[in-house]
Amino acid sequence: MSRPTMETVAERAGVSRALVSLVMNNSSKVSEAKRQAVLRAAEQLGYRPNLHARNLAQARTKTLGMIINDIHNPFFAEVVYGVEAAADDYGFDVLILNGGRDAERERRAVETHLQFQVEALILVGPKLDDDDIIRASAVVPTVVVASGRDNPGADTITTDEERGAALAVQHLVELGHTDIVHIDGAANISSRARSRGYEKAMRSLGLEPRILRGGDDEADAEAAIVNLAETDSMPTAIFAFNDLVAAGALSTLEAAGLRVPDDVSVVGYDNTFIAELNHMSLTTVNQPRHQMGQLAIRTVLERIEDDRTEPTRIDLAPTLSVRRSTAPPRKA
Amino acid sequence: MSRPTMETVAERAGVSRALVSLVMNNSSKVSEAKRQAVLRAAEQLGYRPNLHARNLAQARTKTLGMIINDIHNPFFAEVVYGVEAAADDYGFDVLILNGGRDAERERRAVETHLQFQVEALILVGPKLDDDDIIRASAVVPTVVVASGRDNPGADTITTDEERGAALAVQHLVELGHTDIVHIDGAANISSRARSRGYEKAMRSLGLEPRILRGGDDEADAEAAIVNLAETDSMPTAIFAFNDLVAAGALSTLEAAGLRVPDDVSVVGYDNTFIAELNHMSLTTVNQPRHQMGQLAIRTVLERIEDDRTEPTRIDLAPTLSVRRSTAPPRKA
DNA sequence: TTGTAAGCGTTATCAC
DNA sequence: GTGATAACGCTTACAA
Repeated sequence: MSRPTMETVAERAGVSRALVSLVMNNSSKVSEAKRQAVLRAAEQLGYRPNLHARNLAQARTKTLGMIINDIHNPFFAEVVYGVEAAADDYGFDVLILNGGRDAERERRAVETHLQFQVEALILVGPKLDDDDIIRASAVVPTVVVASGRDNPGADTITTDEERGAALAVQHLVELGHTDIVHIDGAANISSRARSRGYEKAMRSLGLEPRILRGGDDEADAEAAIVNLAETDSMPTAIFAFNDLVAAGALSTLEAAGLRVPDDVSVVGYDNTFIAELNHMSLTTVNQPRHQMGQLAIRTVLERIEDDRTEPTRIDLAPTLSVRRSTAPPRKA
Repeated sequence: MSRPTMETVAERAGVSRALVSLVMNNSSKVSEAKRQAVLRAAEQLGYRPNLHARNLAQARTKTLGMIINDIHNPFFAEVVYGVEAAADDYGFDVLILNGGRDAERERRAVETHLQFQVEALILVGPKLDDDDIIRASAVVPTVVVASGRDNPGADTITTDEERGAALAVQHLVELGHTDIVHIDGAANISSRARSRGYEKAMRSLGLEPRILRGGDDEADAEAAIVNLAETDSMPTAIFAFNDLVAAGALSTLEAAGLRVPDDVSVVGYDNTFIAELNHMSLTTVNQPRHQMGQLAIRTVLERIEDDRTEPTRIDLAPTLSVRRSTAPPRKA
């Protein structure tokens, strides 16, 4: 009834357990005859190695633990693909646990991964605080992806988000805009850097920044814009914290009878597939997600295999994807 | 250097290894004094149980393996949350592997999960063929979520997609449409059922079905509609295979100077957050994804704990989410 | 090239 | 209550 083990295979093939092990790990020092016999026996029995036993016997697990802030968020999916592709190349399995936008859940996920003896932790857009990350990285190599802040003890793969925001501002200014409002990400982890980038860029161009409190979804954008319409003047361009907020801006503006980009230009951030949708066609700041994923793997591998111990930080360059939500202002 | 084990903790606490085990599994038959001593020692050493050792020693792993067709697809995320919530309730860990829209990758993922000795397999929108599923379900309880076809040997949690398509048609007909085109999902797994539902509903209402070959993304919709415009007449309503195809229809129609819903109504399928975006506001067929996830867990648990052996199939009822992409035809 | 045997970190079954 | 001791399924010297 229970699953066949090496023992079973060994008996069937008329060899010792150790020999079966050698065959399974395709050692070169096994005679072709026995190898065939073992493989045949394994095949017939439907033998499947027990990873727990293997991991216990060996020092290592060849397994990496990844925690994704929110599996809903399409931004992270691309990072995952990058991570998986690279991990494949190096023969590592990647176990995914969903953080569910909740620090407590993430903490439990870290714990689960550690109990599984993963060789490294890859945290994608984590909600964890510094202490959590310090604690984790004291146990296994840890790399944080897509969270601009400094992560003590851990490696960091991110993009320069101040620069990303500056790209957005530059683009709008080049089009002729001077009255550009930023709807920020409120408590979101990347919000600070993006706002700062916006503000610096505006000032360095001699323009007055205007920052509205936003958030990370459509409703937040709506609230911000309604508030803007009531208490202040409508700008000719809006730079939103992310694509979803930009999407909210789009519909709120249109509901108010304003055309995008004719009356108001809108720029998003993240280049998620929302921005790509033809019907939205959002100009947005792009982060090289796939590459970020790959670098995450490379980085932890340097710790695992080459035992680097100094924390590393890689700041990739964001780029701007120009689409149809931006245009010169009505009258320059 | 290496991580502390029960042995280490036992020494430190001045007890036997077995006693530590009892404490860790909070057995009632341990004196309070020793319990405290053990816990303190574990705390100080940063002891963490080794799941591989535990899983090896015990018969079971309390772990479930989930494979997601494509982590990009927001439709699946919701299912994942349902699965996780229910699994939590029953004290199971859920390991996620990404199928990457590729049958071969999924096959490897199944293999990995089996080697990890998961107690059940949850396949969300799998690309695997019948044989793969038969093979898997011969080894562990397997439940297939969100794939309408019959899955021999496995349990199935799905919605009645024929019915979903019929809901879309009914809605359009009630609005007054008679000329309704369906853009299908081509080779996609759910395409057959949805097309069939559309066709039956049309015929039963005395209307002539027109089915265009589509696919599962925006470009497919564009191709279908351009083709339609060139070789045939434009209908007053389009029922698309899914939301993304519907989104493609939206932009292609508007690019052609047609207004939605004034000139053409559009209905999607899946109620992903694309449909929810205010700016898209797609009428679409909804599947109770969270509930599907929960039922998946319940179903496999019946096999694991109550050892049911007969395959089960649950067909949930889809519903229609009416938004702003549908309206009565121009002149009824 | 093959087999023997020890050990990986737990749990579980006994005695004490 | 507590502590030996034998599994669990595999890898890995070391012998043969």
